[in-house]
Amino acid sequence: MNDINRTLIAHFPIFEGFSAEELDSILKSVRSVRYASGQMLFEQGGQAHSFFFLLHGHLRVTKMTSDGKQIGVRYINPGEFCGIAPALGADRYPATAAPVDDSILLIWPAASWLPLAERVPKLAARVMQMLGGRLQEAHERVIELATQTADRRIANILLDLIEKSGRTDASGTEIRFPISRQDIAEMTGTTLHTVSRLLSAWEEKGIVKSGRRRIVITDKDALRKMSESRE
Amino acid sequence: MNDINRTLIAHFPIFEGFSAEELDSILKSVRSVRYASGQMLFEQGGQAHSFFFLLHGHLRVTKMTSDGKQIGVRYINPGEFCGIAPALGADRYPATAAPVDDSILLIWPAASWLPLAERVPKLAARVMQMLGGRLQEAHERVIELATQTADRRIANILLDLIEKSGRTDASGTEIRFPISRQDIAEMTGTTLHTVSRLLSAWEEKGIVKSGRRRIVITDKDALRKMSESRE
DNA sequence: ATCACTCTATGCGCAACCGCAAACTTTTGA
DNA sequence: TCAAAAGTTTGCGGTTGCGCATAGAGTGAT
Repeated sequence: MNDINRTLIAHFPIFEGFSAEELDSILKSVRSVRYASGQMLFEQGGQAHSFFFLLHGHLRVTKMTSDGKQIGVRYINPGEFCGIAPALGADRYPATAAPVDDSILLIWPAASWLPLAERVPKLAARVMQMLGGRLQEAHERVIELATQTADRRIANILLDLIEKSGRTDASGTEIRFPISRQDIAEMTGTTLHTVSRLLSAWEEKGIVKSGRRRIVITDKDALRKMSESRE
Repeated sequence: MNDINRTLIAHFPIFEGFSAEELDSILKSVRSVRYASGQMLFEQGGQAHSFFFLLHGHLRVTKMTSDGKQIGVRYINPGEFCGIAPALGADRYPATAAPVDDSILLIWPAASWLPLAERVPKLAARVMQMLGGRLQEAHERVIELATQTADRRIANILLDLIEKSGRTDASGTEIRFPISRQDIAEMTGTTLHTVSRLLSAWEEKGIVKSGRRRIVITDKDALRKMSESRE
């Protein structure tokens, strides 16, 4: 009935140090589903019926502003939990999540969180660490937005993206999933115009190469310098 | 040896539904300390030797930017935990905390977190909920900074502050602790000049009354309207 | 193969807001 | 009591980067 093997998840860092029994226990009431780009996992304000773990692909998490615009908050990479509102005692999702890729997820019903956390306290501890990390990141984003200029913020998010979801080859490091100028603009509090202009300028300098929803960083050091000091 | 009574903490919402035994268990290895404004609880990057619970007063949490400026991240009110890096598996504090008030805190040694979380799982769950809430808030700050104008952001933070730390009397709602224009500027990604100008303008309209490190909101509805639509 | 659609590029004007400067007020402390 | 320090107010000029418009290029559907 449940054909999900623990070897599917054992290698992810968040499960490092977990015993076979713990992993099996975690996979007890799980099922796996494939989502295609264009579908939606869950929507902001919707009943938090499930929580998720991303095995393959990439998710985009967005939030609605008070005036109705949808803006990107973060990307989820393989090996991350997502939609863990149930673990936080919330009965509604605080954001919307949608795949930008062909993605494969594990899905647990919300009700299974509490027993799961009791059965495998190590998991609860890890999720708590993950939350702490995300809180950290969010605070750093706040500080960036509050103190840095648009070009630095954009340089920073590109570095972030290739760090977490980059694939490096001879010509540079590419962001593994499709991402538009608009997407970057939203996450950095700028406009697609500014992003477009900057990427063009950086392309001329040989720092990036970019196409339609595709970005390759060819000179990471130059970009890092750009993110740290006025050009 | 340990003269800290559970009635000191029982009334705080985070301990709602806790049994006397659980509360006693929580207070097992705690001590209480009084801090005066001007001192410091812990510093960003310092060894995370303890975690804290604020009984009375107010703390200001700040972070260092990459170029060395100190900027305010949040305020802690009575009834909140603080410096819970140990619970998040971090061995260094990610921010600096200092009282802005005469403040009284409970202090646990870092090492007591794990046994405590095991003894009182309900506490771990509540702390996790709190983290979720803070993550939410941080994301909302990000969105605000990315999409709204300076005046709206300032209106928003004032509403936030009086909501969480306001004392209402006949003439309006006052922020309970001393806060300068500079402090507000840092938290909203503006400058003290902009804040000063706006507060002056709002004072003329009868929306706020403010003095040196003191702010009273006299017309909350007008401020709320200001935070929602262009003036 | 063609059309519709989405994403990208770039120019130009303008407003918001920062940066700097200088004066004023309140509080603290010797 | 007086001086020093900290916080606030206000003016003015200069940039940043947004808003808007328009054109072009790449992609997917029928």
